[in-house]
Amino acid sequence: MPVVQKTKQTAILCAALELFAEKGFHRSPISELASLAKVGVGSIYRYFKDKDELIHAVSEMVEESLQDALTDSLDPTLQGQKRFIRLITRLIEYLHLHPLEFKFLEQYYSSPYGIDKKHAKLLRENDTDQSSLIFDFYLTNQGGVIKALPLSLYFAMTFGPISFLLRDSFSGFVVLDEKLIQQTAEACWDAVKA
Amino acid sequence: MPVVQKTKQTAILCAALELFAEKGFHRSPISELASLAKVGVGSIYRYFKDKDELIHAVSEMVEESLQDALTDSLDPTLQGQKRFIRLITRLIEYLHLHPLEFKFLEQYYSSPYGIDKKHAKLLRENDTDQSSLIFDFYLTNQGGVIKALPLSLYFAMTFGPISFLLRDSFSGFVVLDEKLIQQTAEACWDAVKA
DNA sequence: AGAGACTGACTGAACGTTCACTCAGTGGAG
DNA sequence: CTCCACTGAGTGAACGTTCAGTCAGTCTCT
Repeated sequence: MPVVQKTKQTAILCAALELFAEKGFHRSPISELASLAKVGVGSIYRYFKDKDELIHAVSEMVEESLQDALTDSLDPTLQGQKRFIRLITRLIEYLHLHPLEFKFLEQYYSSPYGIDKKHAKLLRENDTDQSSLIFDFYLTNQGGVIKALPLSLYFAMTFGPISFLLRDSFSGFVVLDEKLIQQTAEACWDAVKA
Repeated sequence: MPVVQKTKQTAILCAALELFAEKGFHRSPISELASLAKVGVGSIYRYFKDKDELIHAVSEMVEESLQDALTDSLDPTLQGQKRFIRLITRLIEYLHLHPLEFKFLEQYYSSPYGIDKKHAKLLRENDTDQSSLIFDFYLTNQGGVIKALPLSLYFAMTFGPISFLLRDSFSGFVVLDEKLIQQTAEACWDAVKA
């Protein structure tokens, strides 16, 4: 019954995303998760070894959607500043439209789960093709349009502000309209441009 | 016996900072905290109503130290770009030298504890004098040396990158040396300068 | 000064709650 | 009937919090 299985597994993943994003990992009891997914508690353990594995599975689902959304909305011929601004803008817009995904990722990457995953990723860095468009932009630096900085600093100057701004937006401290998104993308560009 | 009391309360606060920073709030049992502070479990509840109050108390202690350190190390006559770069540099250096404080604050401000506190702070904003030097710099913008941006974006462009970079540093993804600190401060400046 | 009464900071075993996880049982498909 | 996906009451561990009891130190009375 691959169809039914798929449906149930997906239901669990979606319920997990919702609960984790809203309540945090440790305030999301499996029992509550089960009833939200309309599934018995035991079924969760049919599809996922334990809660940790479920958390990692949610992160993979979320990252895939995000990467797809970015790829779909990007004109591949854009280069330089325009490409950068477009990437950042789309990233903010996507996360702003998907609060659950943002809150989940925030939590994931500031927890041991995400840190372990990042470690594992770095070890594979040489072998695998990189699927992140922003990562690519920084690595290639076509035409030397950006300063020569350590990769970590590029990431810090991009994801750092975005993360802070979205957190403020979802906490109700700021209204994230089109203008503010534009200002943010431009400030990020100013921070790294040559 | 105010002296003895003070010592015990401080011991609890320091042990709490250490445990919370290293294990997170919900993996720091009161029992472990008590033995680290060399104190009976019950004594913790003599000084703090519950675990939540203890967490807030730690945050106040940490923020006070940080603010003091920044104030002490700043030449008050410095203005404009130099003042900004110095502030950012000192902030990074302080947090880099104080991993426990950084990890605690990170966790605190991405949890309901810190968000509630921020809300409360915003409501008081008009009344109180602001004690944060960076806050002051942005608010006054003396001589129009920085772009006109919403306050939230200034903060995002400052604390966002710093937070990301320090996280990478403590996770072992990057070596935070003097040069990298300088590059970070300059990138932050480029992001907000007029 | 000395004895006895008193105080309250301090302790940790015990309690109730919450949680991740298990497994005996159920029901539907073949 | 057999098989197996599925269920949820049950289990034990871990946690925050409580409170009856201890005892060093202080005060009062003789």
